[in-house]
Amino acid sequence: MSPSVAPEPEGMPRHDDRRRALAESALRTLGELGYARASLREIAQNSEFSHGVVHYYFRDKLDLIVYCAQYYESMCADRYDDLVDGATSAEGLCDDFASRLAESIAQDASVHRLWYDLRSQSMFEDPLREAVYGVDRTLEGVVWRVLTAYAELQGRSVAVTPRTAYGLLDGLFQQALLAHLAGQDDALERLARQVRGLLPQLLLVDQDEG
Amino acid sequence: MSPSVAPEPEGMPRHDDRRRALAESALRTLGELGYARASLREIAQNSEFSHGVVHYYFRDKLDLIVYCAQYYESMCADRYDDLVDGATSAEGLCDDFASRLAESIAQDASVHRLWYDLRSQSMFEDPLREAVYGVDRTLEGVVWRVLTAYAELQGRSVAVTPRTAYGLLDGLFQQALLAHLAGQDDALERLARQVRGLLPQLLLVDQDEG
DNA sequence: GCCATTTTTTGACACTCGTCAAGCGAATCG
DNA sequence: CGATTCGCTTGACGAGTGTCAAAAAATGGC
Repeated sequence: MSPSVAPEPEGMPRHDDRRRALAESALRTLGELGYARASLREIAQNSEFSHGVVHYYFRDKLDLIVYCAQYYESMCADRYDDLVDGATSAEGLCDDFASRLAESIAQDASVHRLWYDLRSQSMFEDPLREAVYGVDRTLEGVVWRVLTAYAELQGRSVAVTPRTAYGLLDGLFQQALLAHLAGQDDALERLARQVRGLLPQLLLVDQDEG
Repeated sequence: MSPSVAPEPEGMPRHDDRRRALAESALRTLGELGYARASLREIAQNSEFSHGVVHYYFRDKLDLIVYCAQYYESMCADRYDDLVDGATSAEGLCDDFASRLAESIAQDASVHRLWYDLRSQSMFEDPLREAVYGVDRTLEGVVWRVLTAYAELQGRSVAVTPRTAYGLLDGLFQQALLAHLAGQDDALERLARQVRGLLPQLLLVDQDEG
């Protein structure tokens, strides 16, 4: 009877609004300080609430962090769909994808470094593992959607698995993020160049080969 | 004089031995708990010393962490040189390299996850940035040495920059480490397969092309 | 064997953390 | 209008942290 914990559709819109608002504040603070040094007090202080309210909407700190990860996941889920839909040529899609990856670092570097922080934490804390896994698979899907669209525009097929494609791109992305945060100005254009060079390599040289 | 284990001939052999011993204990504890939850007391407890001794040999916690990073760096520096030296065929080198990367995860997963943890932390804490940068460039050099040897055995040349090669491989490695720690049994052989597929792609199709 | 120096232990300090209980204003409802 | 929940604030508790000073032990030269 008590619609307390998870009343998604109609139940308590207020409750979920607050959770989202807290998650946004938390993402800001976490992105600035990192997982290790972002306390609940600091998170609440950067919001319009006091520090006790967190335990009213979240069971504990990890519950909040996991919620933040899922919120971040929902942000990334369809971030590149417009690129795919509006693509006219393979080379154009490749360029746009490379550019937007770089833009994403320029605009949201803090959120991205938080993501890598949380993923590292998930190697030590089991409760985080599941949430991180979900984000990873979502991002893998995003990359895969771009890549298959790119392949189709080329009239060729993809030569690697979704996981491999994501792993390769993620490695370059993380490297670029690190360099960008270290103040290397050419980090972003280098990333774009790397991606433009990588994408063609991920396709089979001819349509009928295995 | 005292023929200690250390390669440091003069200066203060005792002092540096203790620093190394503490760094090894710290690496064990840090690899188990992560940067955020590994306290100096816990680190000292896993060593043969008490918790106060850390501040006798290190200025503060960050000083110890940085020293650990450099110690880790020295461990990795020539880890794959024997592969390069003993390689007879390109395909053999490729296979050996892929296998050893997988073995490295199987045997030293804790140290590797600590490395990714520290690298993430370096995006938030400036004092770590420099040390992480050094390790990154060292690993880049290790990868590059293998790759150029592989190219030479093929009679071809490398098509990517050292940075790109390292970024790509690191992405796959990190992904495999994450999957391995999550209990996916096929993570390591998948990594080996990915690497065997990637290396040939990093070479120019023909010797004289640009 | 004694003294000076180095090395190690111990205990404490100031601080921050997550968590929770108690209280309070406002809204809801019978 | 009074009672009762809800939303949120406040203040406190205990545990844990990095750091350091003082004591204690070990070391080495004379």
